[in-house]
Amino acid sequence: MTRYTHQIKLLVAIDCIIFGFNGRELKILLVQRGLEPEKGKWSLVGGFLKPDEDLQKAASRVLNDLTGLSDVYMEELHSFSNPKRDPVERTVSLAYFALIDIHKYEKQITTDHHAEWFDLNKFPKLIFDHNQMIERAKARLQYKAALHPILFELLPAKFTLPQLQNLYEGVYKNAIDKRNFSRKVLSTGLLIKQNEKDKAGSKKGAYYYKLHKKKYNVNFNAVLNIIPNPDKIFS
Amino acid sequence: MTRYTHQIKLLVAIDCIIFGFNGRELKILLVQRGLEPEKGKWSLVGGFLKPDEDLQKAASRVLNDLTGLSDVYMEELHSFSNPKRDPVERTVSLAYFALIDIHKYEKQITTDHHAEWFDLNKFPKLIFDHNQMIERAKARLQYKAALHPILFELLPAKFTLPQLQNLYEGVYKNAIDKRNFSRKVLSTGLLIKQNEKDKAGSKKGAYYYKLHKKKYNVNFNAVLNIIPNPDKIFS
DNA sequence: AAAATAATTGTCATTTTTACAATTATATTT
DNA sequence: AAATATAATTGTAAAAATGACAATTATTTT
Repeated sequence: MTRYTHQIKLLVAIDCIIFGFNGRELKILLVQRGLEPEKGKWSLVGGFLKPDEDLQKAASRVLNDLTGLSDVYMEELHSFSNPKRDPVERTVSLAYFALIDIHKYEKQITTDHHAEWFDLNKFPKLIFDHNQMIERAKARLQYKAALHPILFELLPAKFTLPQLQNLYEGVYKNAIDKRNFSRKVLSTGLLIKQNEKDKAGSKKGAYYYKLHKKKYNVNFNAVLNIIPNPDKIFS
Repeated sequence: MTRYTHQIKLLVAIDCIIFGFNGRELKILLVQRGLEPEKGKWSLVGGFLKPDEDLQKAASRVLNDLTGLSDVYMEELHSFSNPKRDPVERTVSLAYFALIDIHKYEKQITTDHHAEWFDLNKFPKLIFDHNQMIERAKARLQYKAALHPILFELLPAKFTLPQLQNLYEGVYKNAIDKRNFSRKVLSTGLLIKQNEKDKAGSKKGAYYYKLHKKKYNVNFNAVLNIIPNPDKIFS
């Protein structure tokens, strides 16, 4: 039988950068590592590729094991393959980038799996090259969200315009004009205004909106332009 | 010493989708496979990850071995990890996406390495999942080129506006209005008009342009908008 | 000198973007 | 009950970008 000789074999892992949004701040989900080395230190959620799955499946499995969620927005981010990135054994890791509605299990995970939501602007030093992974994920999030309506993946079924704007402002860390923002967002036709108001955040209350699911799915890859002067973000 | 037990080890490979442009058509560079199985069949340029290199280096090495070129535009495209993608042994492959100036070695490679440039619209069936890789690379090229000025990587130092437009029309397979195209491209400030003309393509001759290297490097990630109605491309 | 060929250039209507502030709805306080 | 405080909602005008459209120019060939 044919074999590829004289080639190294190594471990292939996946690590998930999981973003959430609580209505105010952007969060990332981290876990306390359960195995040596670095046991007990904070890290991304990860695991090894199994014999009968591809990487996409492995990433879904890892995320599902932790959160119980399936059908989560997830995309391949980048490979991390420095020969010394894992001191134990040579491992190539594929980083995946996930966006979830934080409300769907804010509670359980914390206790069950030594998992915790951290503020994206203040989280602990992580093992290996996981901090680099997060940096790259943040850059991808900024890039992608400037062009495509992916941030809705972070929101619950009903959300208000001020919440949505908070989210965008959190991602880009700069203020956006309310009038221009609502005009642009509404002009996409992706939002359906509800009659109900969210009275939690203000006296007047803000109207809830829902996503127009059909249009959303169709226009998922469309190039929007919600952020003013997107050039300045990337240059 | 700590080890990750009960995890599978496997081969990690890289495959390069190499694009070129001859002034008229888009091309991809393919090689005749040198090892069993499928020896003699056409495939992408590829190789295995070595002990002391990361994937980026491996991709550069593979490309350099074939073409002699370094400093080539190359980016990670996507992983391909179906458990049965390579019938010999389980192999995860990272596909890389490269853009080169075809003139830099149009001749040598063909003879030296059983390599050949194929028209992007007409090339042979490839081994394994390499056709899928090319499909994804084409999609990435269309996406990226609609937003960023990467197509200049395919052109020689001096090029004409009609050549540039041919390139864009080749990538998107549709005609672009000459007046609007030149206005948009020139408004980027990335092109420097030369006094010399290319008289090969027409009686009148077309002025050569060069890239404004500094602006190009600075604006490399800027979001341009050269293609009319970019939405229609992705939706 | 005329014809053929491809490159180059311009205008106008429409749409999009940006900058900027007043008004409205409601709860709380006086 | 009236005034106040707070945040949500709404509008307008100038500037820039886009898209649709055709005439002119430079050169070689006939």
